[in-house]
This record gives sequence, structure tokens and C-alpha cells, in this order.
Amino acid sequence: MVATIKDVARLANVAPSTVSRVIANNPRISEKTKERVREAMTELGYHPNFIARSLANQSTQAIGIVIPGSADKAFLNPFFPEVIRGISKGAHQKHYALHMSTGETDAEIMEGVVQMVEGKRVDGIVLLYSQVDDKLTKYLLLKNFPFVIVGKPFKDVELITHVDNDNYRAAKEVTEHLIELGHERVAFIGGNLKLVVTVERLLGYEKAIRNAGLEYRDDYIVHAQFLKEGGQAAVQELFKLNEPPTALVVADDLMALGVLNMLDDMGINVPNDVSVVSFNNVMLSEVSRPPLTTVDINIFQLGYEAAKHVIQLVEDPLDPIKRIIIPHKLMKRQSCIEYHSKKKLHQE
Amino acid sequence: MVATIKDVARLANVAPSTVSRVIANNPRISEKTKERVREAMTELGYHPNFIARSLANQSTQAIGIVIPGSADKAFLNPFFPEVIRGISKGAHQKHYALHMSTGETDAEIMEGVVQMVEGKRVDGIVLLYSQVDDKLTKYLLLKNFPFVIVGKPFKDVELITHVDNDNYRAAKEVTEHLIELGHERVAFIGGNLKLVVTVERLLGYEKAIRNAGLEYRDDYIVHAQFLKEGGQAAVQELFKLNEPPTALVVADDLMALGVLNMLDDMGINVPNDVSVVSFNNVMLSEVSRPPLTTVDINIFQLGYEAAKHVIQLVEDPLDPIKRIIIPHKLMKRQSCIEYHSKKKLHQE
DNA sequence: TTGAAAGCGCTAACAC
DNA sequence: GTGTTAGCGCTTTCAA
Repeated sequence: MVATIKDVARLANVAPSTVSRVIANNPRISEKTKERVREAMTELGYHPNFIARSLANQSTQAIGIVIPGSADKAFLNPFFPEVIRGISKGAHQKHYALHMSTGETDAEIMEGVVQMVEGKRVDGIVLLYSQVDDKLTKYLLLKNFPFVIVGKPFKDVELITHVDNDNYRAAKEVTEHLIELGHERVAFIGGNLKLVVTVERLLGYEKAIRNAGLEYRDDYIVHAQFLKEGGQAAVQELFKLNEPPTALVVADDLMALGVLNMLDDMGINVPNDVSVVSFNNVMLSEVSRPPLTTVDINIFQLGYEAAKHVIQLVEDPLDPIKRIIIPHKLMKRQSCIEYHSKKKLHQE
Repeated sequence: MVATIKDVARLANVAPSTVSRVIANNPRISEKTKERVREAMTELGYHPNFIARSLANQSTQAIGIVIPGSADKAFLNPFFPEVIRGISKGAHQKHYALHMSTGETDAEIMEGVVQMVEGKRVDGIVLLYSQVDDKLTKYLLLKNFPFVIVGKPFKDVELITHVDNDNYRAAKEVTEHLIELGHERVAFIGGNLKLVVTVERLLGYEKAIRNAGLEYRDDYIVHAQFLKEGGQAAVQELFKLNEPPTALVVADDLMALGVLNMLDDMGINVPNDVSVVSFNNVMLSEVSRPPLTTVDINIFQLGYEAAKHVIQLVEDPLDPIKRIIIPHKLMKRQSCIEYHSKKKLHQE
């Protein structure tokens, strides 16, 4: 049998409550008894039972991570491990552990969150995505449970602490970059339109197009899933058009990789025939052929700040709602080139 | 206040234990009372408190994941997210959640594991690596705590359920492949020599070299960390030699990427000047320039089986110790080429 | 400065 | 079938 607080108390000739106070390093216990109790602890190889403590305490020192559509899909996109790296770092600094449920469908994920919250398994939650009209957000808000969103909340922006990039501006900037390079037929390949990030990037793209006085064409907007295969499907649609685009804004590096593959299969050269820019700057984007010009959104930082702020929220429920914007940066690489009507000139 | 089992009991006019039995769907409760209790539950919006249940139950329905040297480093290598994908899938099928501690140093990681085990925060543990002379393994074994290792235990192989590849054979095969292509100066770039996987791969390499009657040269063996930078450092050493190798066996795709980079910087062409094979077949290896010939070790499956088997162990402590070997497969891509003394001929 | 005792919310004997 | 009751191991008033 494993030693409990009672065993320690008995051995040290004190009450269990005293042992508890020693664990918490309560200053009102004399150094002498502290010493005696500590000796008893090591003698018995005592370690506190976290679960029991959690029950008495109503706190778990763990934060929950919620991933869209099941870890076993999402982890295919390097974005997620990278945010989790950041979260892990932030949680570590405050001595928090990480907890993930493993639901696959939306219903199961919801179920998992309810279990985390209602079952008191975690003290706070980081939502790794923001969906339009999200039930989860609504639930968490209703329960008044500490949580932060990585991304921009669809609504109630002023009620939810969130860590985000300025995706609108970032998308606008990359599109402008393409336009400055002389491109006039710029298409947008986005991910799931239910994700707020997709919407933001699309809006930024649109703004840049309109600002430049270019035509905003519906058939230049394609949506697919945030995976390699998504990118491939999108390209096929776009290059069936009479006037195919000369540049592509792709909402995610992994999709861009699919785009690159498909373009290659179709014998279309990047960057000579078509320029490509994308988002995230995951390791792949540096390695791809050609290396992708992409927006570094500082994924790690996104996770790190999210963790820090849920914990703040947990430890002080009155902590004000915050909006943290992580800076982005365009990483120019070899997937973009100047476009002069029918001629291709020097690289950027 | 949140509803407890007592509230439900009161409203349904039954004893708390009856409610508990309804939750567990105990067959000895009449359908009628079950119905009544369930109504009371929904009316009160009742959800069981997992922590309280865990305490009474001595079970958490969660399995712990232990990563070498902190998540925030390890996750840089795509191996880890990929195993976790598998674990997540396996855990999900049995309705288990995942728990990770966030230690950074060895001591902190040990501390985290002790907290998981002693604090009863998880029912079982998956160790995502196997180190020579590992304290963690020793501890877990001593505590008789359910755990499985992804990899080959350094010792006590017959006492520890583990999920592994036949890394020895895999390394032997890829080295033989290189030798068949005509290479006679084949070097080995390994990772941390404390990791059993490194040792196994090195031994397989050695065996192939000796079998072929080639000279086994110490200066052809270099070790670095399992990251991109590791690969780069290794190359610099190797190509300072008088007789630099014409082929490289690299113990990890990510390192291989670093190798590729560095070789490129040095103006050494792959595969024309030197052939490269590596291990893991992570997504990067397909995308790199040139695409890497690598051993697919089926990372996802490794994780999936590991999860399935810890859970089995948790649910039946008498479940026999097992050794699960996941098959591997050489993925031939464009980083290898035939070598004929001073000439290079057609590709493989 | 320390102890006694109640309680966190649930489960599992043991009764009936 | 269902209720009673004693824990699970800890924290936290309240008293002394």
C-alpha cells in the first residue's frame, strides 16, 4: 500500500492537517515540526495524491487543449504541434500539466469538453481554433469557465480573451505584394470557410484586390480542407478556367504544398508560370520545392501566450479580457516572381 | 452551484448509490427508476464529477504521455506529433483521455512522471523513447505501474511491453541497399547514443558493413542530436576527412534534412556526389530536395499499438508482457544513386 | 502553533 | 432492486 497523509501524520506524531500544512509550506507551522514531518515523508516515500487534492481543492493544475476535428487528423498539419509546443512552454513555467480529450466527431469533441469542464478535470481550456457560430465557445461562455481562443472569436470578441494574428492585414499585405509584382489575376485558395481565420484572410485578400482596382472574381475563390489534398483539389478547379490565375494566395502552407505538387504534375512551373504565397511558415515551407514565400505567424508564440493567459485567468478570474495580437512577417522565398503581362523577368 | 449526485438523488427520490448505479448503467436497476433518475439528471443539468469518481474509483481513464526532453523541444521533430496521432486514435477507441506533463530537464520530467503515478493522475503511461539505463523505466518497473515503451527497452526486455520496429534489420537493409548500389565508403550519422534506437541502427549498419567485407571505420560514425542542426554539424565533420564517404546512412529524416542543406551549401550534390538514406518517412522526407530515400517505420501504428496495449495492461494487469514489432519498408526516392568507382551512372 | 472534524462528490460493500 | 454507510486522500474551517 502507498503511504497517505495519515501514515505520515502518525509517524511524525502530528495531525493530518499539520502534514497538509507542511505540504503547502504554511508559515504558521514551526520549523521543528516541519522538519519532523518532512523526515516522516521521505521515510515513507510519501507523495501527495493529486486527485484527492484536486477534489478537496477544486483545482487540478492542468489545462485542457481542444483541437478541431480530432487530434488524429489535425496533427497532420504542423501548425498544431507547433502551437502545442508553445502552450507546453507556457504551462510549464506555471507548473501546469496538459490534458487532451480524444473525440473525433464534433459531438464527441463537445462531449470531451463537457467532461473536462463539468468533470473538473482541468482548470482552464485553450481552444485551438475559432469556428463561426461555435457551440463550444457558447458553452464555455455560459459556464463562465476560464478559456482562451487561439484565433479570433466569431462573436463576443469583447468577452473572450484571445490570441491571434492580424490575419486580415497579413492577407492584405501578401496580396498587395503579389500585385506589386505585377500580377493582375490573383486567386485565393482558402480552407474551411467555417473557420474564422479563413474568413479573415479572404477579406484581407478581397480588400487588396479592390484597392488595386482589380476585378474581384468569384471563380478565383476556392475553398478546401486545410491539408495537402485540399490544395490539390483547389488547383484543379482553378486551372480549368479560361483565364487561369498567375498568382495564388493559399491560406495554409500544407495546402500550398499540395498546390505545388499538383502544379508540378500539371506541368505548370512555380514561380515562372504562377506565383504562390501562403501562411504559417511551418518547417515544410522552407524545404519545399521551390521554398515558399509565406507569412510567418509565429505559431509558437501564439501557443505560449495562450497558455500564459488562461493560467492568469484561472488564477485570477477577474483578470480583464484581453486581445493579444502576435506580429506576423512576410518571409520572401522563391515561390514568387514578377509578372509582366506575357513576359517573365527577374526574380524578386 | 453545480448539481451533485445527491441533488439528483433527492429529486428522483432515490439514494445516491442508486444514481451512481444508473450512471454506471448497472443492470440491477429497474428501467423505471433508471428513467426517473435520468430525468432528474437532465432537469438539473447534472454531469458527474470525474475527479470525485477517480478518487473513489482509483482510476482516471487517462493515459500519460512521456516525451524525451520536454515537449517544446521534441515537437520540433515530426516523429512525435505523428506517434501522438496514433496514441490519440488508440486512446479514443477506449474512451481514454491524454495527459502530458511539461518538464524540461530530466529531473523535471522524472518529477512529472512521479506526479502522474503517485498522484494517480493517469492509469497508465506511454514512454515515447527508450534510453540506455533509464531511471524512468526503472521507477515504473519498481512501482509496478502499467506502461509501455515505444522503442526497445535497454534492459528487462522480457519484463516490459513494448512496441518497436526491427531497427537493427532496417538499418542493415538500407546499408546493404547502398552497398548493392556500389558504395564502399558508407558513413553513419546517428542521433543521441543514449537512445536505444540509435544503438540498434548503428549495429545494423555495422553488421551490413562487415558482412560485405568493407572496412568498419570509426571516423565514419558521427553522432549528433535528432534535429536539423544535428545533421549539419555531422556533415562538416565527415567531409573534412581525406576519404569522405560516398553514401550516408542518417538515423532520422530531420537530421537528413540538415545533411541535405549542409551538403548543398558545400556544393556537394545529392545524389550525384553522395547518396543519402534515412529513417522515419515523415512528411518532410517526401518534400525535400531531392526527396529522401527513407525507411518508413509506420510511426502512427507505433503510437496506435502502444495506446491499445497500455490500456489492455491497465484493464487487465495480468495481461502478458508483449513485444510488438511494427513492419518497416524502404521508400526509394531520389537521394540515392549507383556508384561506380569514379563514375556516376544511371539512377536507381 | 496545532488538532478535530467536516466535507469535496463519488463508489462499493453490505444490508434488507 | 435499492438504501445505508463507510471510505477514497486531501484541505480547511473552527477551536484550543
